[in-house]
Formats: sequence, C-alpha cells, structure tokens
Amino acid sequence: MTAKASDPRGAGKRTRLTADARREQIIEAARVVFSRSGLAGTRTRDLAAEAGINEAMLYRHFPSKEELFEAAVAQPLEDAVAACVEFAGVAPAQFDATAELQQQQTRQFIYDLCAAMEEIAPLLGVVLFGDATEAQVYYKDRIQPSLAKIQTVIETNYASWPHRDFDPELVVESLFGLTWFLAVSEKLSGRKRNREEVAEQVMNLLMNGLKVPADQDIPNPDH
Amino acid sequence: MTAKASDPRGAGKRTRLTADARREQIIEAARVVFSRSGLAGTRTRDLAAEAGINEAMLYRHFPSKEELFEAAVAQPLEDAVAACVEFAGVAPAQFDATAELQQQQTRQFIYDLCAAMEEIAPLLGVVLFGDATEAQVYYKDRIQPSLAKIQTVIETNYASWPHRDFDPELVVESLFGLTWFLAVSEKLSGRKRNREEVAEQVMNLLMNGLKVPADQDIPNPDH
Amino acid sequence: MTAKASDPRGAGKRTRLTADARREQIIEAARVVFSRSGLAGTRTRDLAAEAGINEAMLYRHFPSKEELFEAAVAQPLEDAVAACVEFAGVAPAQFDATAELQQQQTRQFIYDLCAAMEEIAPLLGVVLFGDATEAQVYYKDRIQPSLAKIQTVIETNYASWPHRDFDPELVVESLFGLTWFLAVSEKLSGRKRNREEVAEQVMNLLMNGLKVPADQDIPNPDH
Amino acid sequence: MTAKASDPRGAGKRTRLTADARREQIIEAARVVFSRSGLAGTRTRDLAAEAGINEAMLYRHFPSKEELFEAAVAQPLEDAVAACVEFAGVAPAQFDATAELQQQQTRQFIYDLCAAMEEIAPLLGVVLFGDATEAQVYYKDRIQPSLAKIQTVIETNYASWPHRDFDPELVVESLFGLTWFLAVSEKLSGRKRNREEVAEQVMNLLMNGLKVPADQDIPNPDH
DNA sequence: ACCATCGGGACGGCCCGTTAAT
DNA sequence: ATTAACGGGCCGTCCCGATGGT
Repeated sequence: MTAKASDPRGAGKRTRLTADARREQIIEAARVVFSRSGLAGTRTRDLAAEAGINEAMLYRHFPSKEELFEAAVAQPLEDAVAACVEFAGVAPAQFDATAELQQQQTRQFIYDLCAAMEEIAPLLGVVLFGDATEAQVYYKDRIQPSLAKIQTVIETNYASWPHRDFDPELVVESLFGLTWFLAVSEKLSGRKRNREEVAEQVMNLLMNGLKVPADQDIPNPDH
Repeated sequence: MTAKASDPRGAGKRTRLTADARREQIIEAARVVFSRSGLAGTRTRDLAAEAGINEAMLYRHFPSKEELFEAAVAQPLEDAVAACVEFAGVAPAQFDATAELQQQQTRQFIYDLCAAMEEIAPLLGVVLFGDATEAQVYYKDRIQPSLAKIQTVIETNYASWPHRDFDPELVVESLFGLTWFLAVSEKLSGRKRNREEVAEQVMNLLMNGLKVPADQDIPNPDH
Repeated sequence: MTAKASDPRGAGKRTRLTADARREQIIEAARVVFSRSGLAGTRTRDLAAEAGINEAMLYRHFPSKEELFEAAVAQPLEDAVAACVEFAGVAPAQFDATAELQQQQTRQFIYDLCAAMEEIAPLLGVVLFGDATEAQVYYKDRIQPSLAKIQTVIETNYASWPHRDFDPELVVESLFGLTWFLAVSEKLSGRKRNREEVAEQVMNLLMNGLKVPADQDIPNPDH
Repeated sequence: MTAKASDPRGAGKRTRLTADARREQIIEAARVVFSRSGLAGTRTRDLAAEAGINEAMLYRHFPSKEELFEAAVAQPLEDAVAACVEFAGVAPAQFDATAELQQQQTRQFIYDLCAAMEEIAPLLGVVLFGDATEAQVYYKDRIQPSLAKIQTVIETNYASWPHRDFDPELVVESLFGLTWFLAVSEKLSGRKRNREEVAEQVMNLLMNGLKVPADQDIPNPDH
C-alpha cells in the first residue's frame, strides 16, 4: 500500500486530496462498510458517511455502487486470493525422509493463509453470499483459478515427499475453507488466537493427523 | 406435525391451504430466496412470487420480512447446527489400539456433517455475512453453543484413544469450516463430489494426516 | 322491521342477530369510529373490531366503506340537523310587550339545540372537514336547507315581537356555530357544563346582549 | 403573500431553491392540501404534487407526514389563535356610561377575529376532527390557553363598563365558535359576506341582543 | 346458511441510488 | 465540491372479492 501523509479517518478537517488519493480513501471506506453490510445491505449514504464525504462525490469517482463494490471488494479479494498462490512456494529440491522441510514450508503457508484470511474473510463472505448468481460467476472465474494454481503447486511438489494418496483439490479447498472459517469465527466471537500456534496445530493436523500411529508411544492418553 | 382433525395428506382436489400449510410453504419458498439473495437483497415481491401468492399474504402470516427470515433461515439453521451434535455420538467403551473404531465413527460423523452442510451452507452464509452486528450475536448465541457441545463430546472421548495433543475447539471449528466450504464450493462450482469418498479422505486427513510416517513405506511417491 | 335487539355493546357472546339488527349494530359502531377518526382515518378493520364482527361481514351489509359512512354518519347527521327545525317552533299568537314568551321559547330552542349538538358535533366535524369537495356538496345540499328553514321560522315570527333589525341568516348560523363549538369544546376539554344554565346564558346573550342599557341600574359593575 | 417561485404545473423544469425557501414553499403547499383533505386523507403524493416537487424531496425537509402537518397546520394554527389575544386589547381607562368605546373596541375585535378565522377555520377543522385523541391534547394544550387569555383580558375589563352578569369563558367560546362557523359556512356555501357588516351585526348581537328593551320604541316591527 | 379465512390489486408512506444545477 | 432534485422501487397495508368449512 502506498504511504499516505494524511489520516483517512481524520473527520475533523476537510482536506483536499488528489483524485487518486480520494479514490483510494473512498475504496477503503467502502470496503469497511461493504464488509459490514454486504452489497445490497449497504446504502450509498453509509458509504459517503464512512468516507467523510458527500454522496455525490461517490458518483464523481465511481459510476455506480456496483462498480465501487467491484473496486473495493471484488477486485481486492481476487488479488488477495491470487496472492495466496505465492505462499505455496516451491518444494525443496532434494528428498527429505522426514519431510521436515515440507512441514516447515506448510506451516509457513498456513500462517500466511491465516494472515491473509483475517482481511479477506468478510470480503469472501459478502461476495459469495450476496447474490447467488453473481457468486457463481465470481467463484468460477476469480477464485477457483487461484485455488487451482495452488493445487498445481502442490502437485508439482507431489513427488518430493512421502505422502498418502490424496486429492489435491480437496485438500486445497479444505485448507482454504478451514482457515476461512477460523478467521470468521475469530471475528464473530471476538476471541483472538495466537496465529503461530494455530499454524502449528493446523499444520500438524494436516500433515500428521490427530491419531498417534500404533507403533509410537501414546503421548498423553488421558490428558 | 400438528394433529389435524381432517387428513392433511388426503385431499386430492385443489384445496385452499390451511394456515399451517401455507405458512410452511411460505417458509420453504422464503428459504430458497433468502439463500439466493440474503436478507437485504431479497424483495418481499420475490418472496411472494416464489411462494406463488400475493405480497399481502406474507404479512398475514408473518409480521415482517425479518421475522420471516428468522422462521425460514435463522431458526432452521440453528436447529440444524444443533442437530449436528448428535452426529458426534459417543466413544466406544474399550480401548482400541489402532483406533479403528474411532476412524469409523469419525468417518460417519464427517459424512453426516457434509450431508447437513449441503443444506445449511447457504443459510450459514447469509446469516453470517448479511449484517455484521446481527451475525455476531447470532454466532455467539446460536452457533457457538452447538460447536461447544460437539467439542465437549470430543473431550469426553479424549481418553479413549491414542491421539496427539490438540485443541478440541480448534479442531471442531476447523472441521466445521472445512465441510462448510466444501459444500459452498460444490454449489458454486456446480461440480458434485461423491460424499463417501469425501468423508473417507477427510477422515483420513483428520486422523492420519497427509504425510507417511518415516518408518513406513512410501506408498506411491510419484503417483 | 323487527324490534331492536339488546345492547349492541355486549361484546362477550356472539349473538346471532337478524340482518336488520346486525346492520343497525354495525352502523352504531361505525358512527363511533368514524366520529373518532374521520372517513379517511378509519380502517375497515377498526370498524369490524368495534362492531365485534369480521371484516367480511361489513361487506355483506354495506357495499363499501363510503356507503357505511353515509349510513352511519352522513344520513343521521342530515336527519338530526333537519330535526332541529322542529325545535324552532312557532311564535305565540298575540303580541307580548316584554317578549317574555319569545325568551322562553328561545331558551328552549337553544336548550334543544345544545342537546342535539352533543351528538352531532363530531359528525358535523368529520363530514365538513373530511374532504373539502364533498363537504361543500354536503353543506349546500343537506345542511343549509335545514338552516334556511329555521331561518324561515324566525322570519315568520319576525313581526310578533319587538326586535332590532338583524339578518336572520346570520343569526341562525351564529347560533348554530356557537352551540356547535360549545359542544366540541365540552367534549375536547372534558369539562361538563350545566345545559340549562348554558341555555339561559346564551338566550340572554342572544336576546339582551351583555351590555346593560344606559337607563337601567348597573347590576354589579365591579363584580 | 409571497410570490410563487415555481410553477407547480411546469413540467420538465427543475427549479432550484434554497433549502429555506423550499421548506417554506412545501409548508404552504401542504397547508392547502391538508386543509382540503385532513391529515389521514392527504397522500404524500398530493403534497409533493402541490409543491411541484418529487415525493422524496418532502422527506429531505421533513422527517414524516406528521411533522409536516405539525409545521404546516398545527403550529401556524396555534400561533394564529395565540395572536387573537392581541385583538382583545385593553379597556378604556375612564368610565363610559353608554359603553360606546367598548362597543367600538368589541366591533374591532370581532372584525379581526373574523379576518383571522378566514384563514384558520379549515386548519381548526382538520386538527379538531382528524383524530379524536390528538385533538383533545391539542385543544387543551394549544387552543384553550389562548382562549383563557382572552377571557382574562375580558375579566380585567370587567369593571370598566356596565354589563350583565355573565360567564366570560362561555362568552369567549361562543364568540370563537360563532366566528368559526361563519367562516366555515362562507367557505362551504361559497357566499361572501361583507366583513364590516358582519362585525357590526355580531357586535350588536353580543352587546345589545336582538330584543328591543321594553321602554324603547320598536324600530320596525313588521319590517 | 352463515361466517371466517384465504386471496389479491392497488396504493400508502418512505427513501434509495443517482443526476443536474450552482 | 456541494446542495437540490428526482424516478422508481421497497416494505407494508388497505379495501374488498371468493372459497370453503360447520
């Protein structure tokens, strides 16, 4: 994000901003309100109020509420999901018997995913549950491709570590949904979790499962 | 259903609906429309049209759109989530070294959860992403308690099988979110998965993880 | 046709009434509600509720709200105003120097008028201030003729007593308006006046004015 | 009166007024429509049409139809009635045997009252006969106090002229009602009276009555 | 044979998203 | 950049027919 000299939340004084800066400010305010109330549930008045400007100003910068939604929610969400592909990274070159590297890499991936989810979880919600028809298009065109890419990365790394037979697509969607809901739940319940612990636990869950293998010691059977 | 003097199923003729039947029909139609467009995005006209009646009829049976939403979406969702607690079941009495019984039980649980999710996924969406304030209340008061109960069931079974140390709350939320998103994704992408396979894979993921233990043979490294 | 049934206000039990009795009951209930809220301000639901019957019953006895208004308010009001003509009576045959008989007659007239006004005051209000266009027609066709008749009676008696020169029409309207407002005021303020005293005072005002003739003693100048 | 700024019949033109001017224009238009149809009988669409604007504009200037009614009818009416107190004036200082000054003063008072009534008569009607409950509150809180003040003025002058014993309250209400109905009647019948003559006649009626004192000549017994 | 309920066209008040005019 | 303006639509209800139970 570009560094801004002025505080966009400063409501006291009327600052004259450049068109771009104003646009950015509107977008950020809109993201807040849209996240809160969805597309249909948001009034243009609320958008203007949150941005600290006049309603007519919105229409000087955006031709319609829908386009503002696109700029403030849909596009950033698509970008953010696309960015998650980077998190997946590439597999280590050489074979690792204990897949320790994979575990580390996976932990980091989950950590990054959780971090990203904190921001995009509400956006994902309002986009996917605003209007079913648009959601379908959006999901197919702008979410799934990124998920597919992550899946591809995993498949590429498929040969480099010892694993069970699994469906990469299912795993990606599972992980995505899992982290999504954790973020949603955190926001709704107001309870904060330590993200590193979460990443560690989820990674462990994903890689090793809950069960202790039969030939190992049971760490703490009765807690 | 409520006991009726006359046969509710019998009449083959086109009969006017009883108040209860009409109410139920409105609720079911409303659930469809609300699932599609959310609370704010749904017009009362759409609700009436979907139910095949006049708008005025809605308000003879429900005092407001919000109350219809409550009856058609919020309450059924709460009930459905509450019903998921039953799926968790109880742990087998005796110890099982390979935790085979737990695996079976878990598979069934996930299967049931996925089945339930097929219906409640959109409801969950529109409730949690319709209005942030109401979502918070709803989640805390009407979703989390059920999740907590499932968690309790797991904790009760905690001692009966060999497992790693994990946070039951996190696991429950993870599983819930995971299955939720699988259902959402299925609906949005239009692709159908075999639920039994999904349950098997997810159970395996949950119990055993993706990784093959180091002292085992690598089943099929390069697919 | 048949004799009036019992008290129409008995709401406790559902009495089966003859059509005429039911009609009369509806009319009386309607008069109450219309008096309270006017034609436009009255819901058919309120009418039905006040009559203790179903809304549909109204339309079995009256084709429309307007016709019920006509039967419950407009016609009774017209009749009541027409009946006021009787109150005016006829002048005594022989000349009376002190017009004592006229005073008595006038007192009685005013008394009767006040009594009638107690009932018709609200009706007059809702008819004349409900809809301006209809009020005009109503006034010209159904109120003024009765006032004109009263005026005629007065003119007939004109020669029989010593009086100043005055415009009978103006006097009739004045008296009518005066008594109307007294009734309205009584109802709105909740304060009750003794009707005989009112009649006496108004008669005195009308016949003798407030001022004491110069050649008479001043009864009580400083009270 | 102020010159009409915009032509209500003017079609496409979008006239721009300041907020205050528009507000005033709406109020004046509303007074006309409310006077015609009452509060319940007036559609917001009629209000907008009469003001030559869109319905939405009403709600930019007034939060509800009721508040517009308050601003356009209730408050002006209260003010106008309150202003009538000024008309009552004060009694002449010195005693006047024939009460000629009082007569003149009274004539002027009645004249002013009639003039005021021409404007407030319909307002009074729609307020007092719109809704019985609100009318009661309005009358007690916002009409009666002014009438009581007039009454006080009369009582203050009570000692300064020779009069019969009378109830000032009754006289004030009588005069108020009398002039009210004269105005109503004029409006409804479409017949115009000369106000000076009316004032003269009513003053005479009030002060001297219709009857000729016994010791005076009968002016014109048979007209 | 009465009556209550179902059913609906139309419109009520209100305000939302949007466009001129200043 | 701001205020005034508006077309249209939303939620809710009103007045009133039609249908079927008791």
